[in-house]
Amino acid sequence: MERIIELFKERNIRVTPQRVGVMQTLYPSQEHLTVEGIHAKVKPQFPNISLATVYTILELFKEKKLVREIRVRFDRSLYESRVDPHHHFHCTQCGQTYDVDIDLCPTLKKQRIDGHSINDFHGYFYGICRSCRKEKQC
Amino acid sequence: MERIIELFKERNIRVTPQRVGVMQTLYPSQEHLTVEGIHAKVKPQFPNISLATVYTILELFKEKKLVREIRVRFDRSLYESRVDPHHHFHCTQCGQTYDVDIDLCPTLKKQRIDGHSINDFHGYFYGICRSCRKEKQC
DNA sequence: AGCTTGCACAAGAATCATTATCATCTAAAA
DNA sequence: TTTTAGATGATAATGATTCTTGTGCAAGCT
Repeated sequence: MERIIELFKERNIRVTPQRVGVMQTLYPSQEHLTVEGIHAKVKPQFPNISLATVYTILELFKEKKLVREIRVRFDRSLYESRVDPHHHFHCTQCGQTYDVDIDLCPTLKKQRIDGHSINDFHGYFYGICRSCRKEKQC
Repeated sequence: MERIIELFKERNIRVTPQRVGVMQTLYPSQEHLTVEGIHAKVKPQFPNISLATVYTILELFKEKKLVREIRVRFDRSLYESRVDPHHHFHCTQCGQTYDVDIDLCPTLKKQRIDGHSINDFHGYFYGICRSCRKEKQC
């Protein structure tokens, strides 16, 4: 809570209860949440909060590098508060998303590829997750 | 044309003029097209073709591994006929998408990460493309 | 070449994520 | 406290994608 307000101030983000509430759903957990999911999580605390507000807040957080939007799923975005470089695995069976902490070696260090200047890189892995694989064996 | 019919037969895809038309917009070019774009391209040849039909056909092609859907842009999907492993660069300025033929080394060869079994991997790069960089310097 | 049959297509409606609008309200600087 | 730029909530709008259904056609079989 204190930490969140600190993060806002550092970035010149006006502190409002709704923004703190949204940030609390993502930080410091390492969950990946949909906008719907975030909305549902803050609803008990702010029964009137609008879905549009959640979208607006997330857009702001994204600009200020407080959260990252990931598009490992084709049908909707997920949000997470981990903003350091890492990648994602998406289970095509259960739909769960996992962090992937692998250094995709030399490429990441490059500033240029084919003359394009790289600002960001994101790797998406698809397959069957460990817990779905276990279930199958039963 | 002949090649496309061959590809269909190999995969037990019933040959229809619309399917051939859609495939011709993507093969053997290396363009990345939106569904709208594909629809616009086949329209002259099939003035009555429905957008829903294009979606259905692309879904089939994807299942049969004739095309790949890429989600380098968050707002809509792109389709391409290159199905061999490669990655994509998206220019955040002009919106253009480029192929990236880089081997993201050891990772790709792995079958497993953190116990998850990997079927597919896709790297997305974001930044300013070479032609946008040139323009800036003028 | 003419049946037959299951699948494909067109048209349009429906759905669902996301964005825009705007009137009201509030955080925080003076 | 007052002021005011900016934030929120309600709701409409947008735009991509999916669903539905009646009609039409590909291709295997006579």
